[in-house]
Amino acid sequence: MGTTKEVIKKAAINLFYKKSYFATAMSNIALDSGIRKASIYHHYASKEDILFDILMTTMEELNAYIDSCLKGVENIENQMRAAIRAHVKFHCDHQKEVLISDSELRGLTANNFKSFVAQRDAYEKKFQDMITKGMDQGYFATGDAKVISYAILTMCTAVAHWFNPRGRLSGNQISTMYEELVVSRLLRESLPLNFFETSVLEE
Amino acid sequence: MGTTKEVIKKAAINLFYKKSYFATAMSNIALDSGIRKASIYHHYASKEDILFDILMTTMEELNAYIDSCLKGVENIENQMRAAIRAHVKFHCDHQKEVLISDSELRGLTANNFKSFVAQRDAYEKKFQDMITKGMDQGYFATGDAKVISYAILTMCTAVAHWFNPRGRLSGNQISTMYEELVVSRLLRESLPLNFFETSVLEE
DNA sequence: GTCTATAGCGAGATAGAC
DNA sequence: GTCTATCTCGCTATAGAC
Repeated sequence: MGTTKEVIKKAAINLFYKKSYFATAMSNIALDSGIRKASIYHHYASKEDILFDILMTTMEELNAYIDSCLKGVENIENQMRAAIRAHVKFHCDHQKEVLISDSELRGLTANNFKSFVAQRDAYEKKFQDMITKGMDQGYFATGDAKVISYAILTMCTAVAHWFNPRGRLSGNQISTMYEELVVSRLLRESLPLNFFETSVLEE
Repeated sequence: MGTTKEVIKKAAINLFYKKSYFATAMSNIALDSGIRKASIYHHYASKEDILFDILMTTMEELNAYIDSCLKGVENIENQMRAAIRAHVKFHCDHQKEVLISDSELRGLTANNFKSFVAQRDAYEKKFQDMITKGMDQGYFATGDAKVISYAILTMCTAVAHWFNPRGRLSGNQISTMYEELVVSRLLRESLPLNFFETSVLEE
């Protein structure tokens, strides 16, 4: 069950996920936590403080998780494989938290928003650097590294939108599928990705 | 400028996008529309009614747009190209509306939710049918059609998250890039997509 | 550390004049 | 069709007893 603070946090995660942050009242969180709403303020300074706690710890855990998964992995293809695998797995295992991270940032005031975005940017940079490096070293097909990294990251993040923990496929199975899907597309022997320069543009 | 109802709708789209649905007050919408909040109720029965109007017309326009883009297109590769292109283009051109469609469904009561999801399911079925057909007819690499269709659709939808109308790339340029990215991956001569059956599963 | 009670405010929606 | 005025409600947060 955990400490009272953990119980409150867990209740908030479920409610923010189900009803959204702004539609969730402190009284809802209190009810699901088995306490009165005034008691929440002993553990958290405000409603936003709960949201910030959820968002920051999720982002920190994600950064720590991918670092641990990349530790000791040597060549760039295997690094990319490990990174995609870690990203998808984490998004299946922390589905509610990452969906909140995706849609409730508008609930943060300026300073908290900055802190969160700094963590998120550091995370995304790891992918962009990996892709750029793979292209520069000739292991990946060349192309617009920014767009490619957006395409890959958003596709993998979106797994959290449709993944069903009680469904046909496990998180490990899906992460295996995405790992192959992304890496097989990026590898040099596949078609070039720099289609853009050779396309007929309409405008 | 349009009718008062259109002005209200446009103000609501901007606010729901910027602040979220639940964080937006009728007084905010009224202020941005240049009227008093009571006047809104002459045009809309409730706040949810505004949200529902935005969501439904967006989904209907999306369905109509893709149908018009697919009209007369014959072979499956070109259909897939046209569909991806249409989807990405629409998500660049109606960025705010589709982001609201992605994150504010929890603001709908049961019946309105059902109506919206019916439209959305009809839309997504077009992609799934196209992918299944392409696989069955041997034009696309085989694989888990459901997961592939999720991967493709979510990747293309997410363009709305990062597209910048005043940025380096136009909507047409991005839709060209995604068209190539998806279709070149699906085509038969590329690597097989049924990696799943041949993977070593951990569980 | 949790409670009851409540302050202080702003929300969605309605009534009825013009 | 828009206005002013207001109803009713529930919100975040605080005070202070235990």
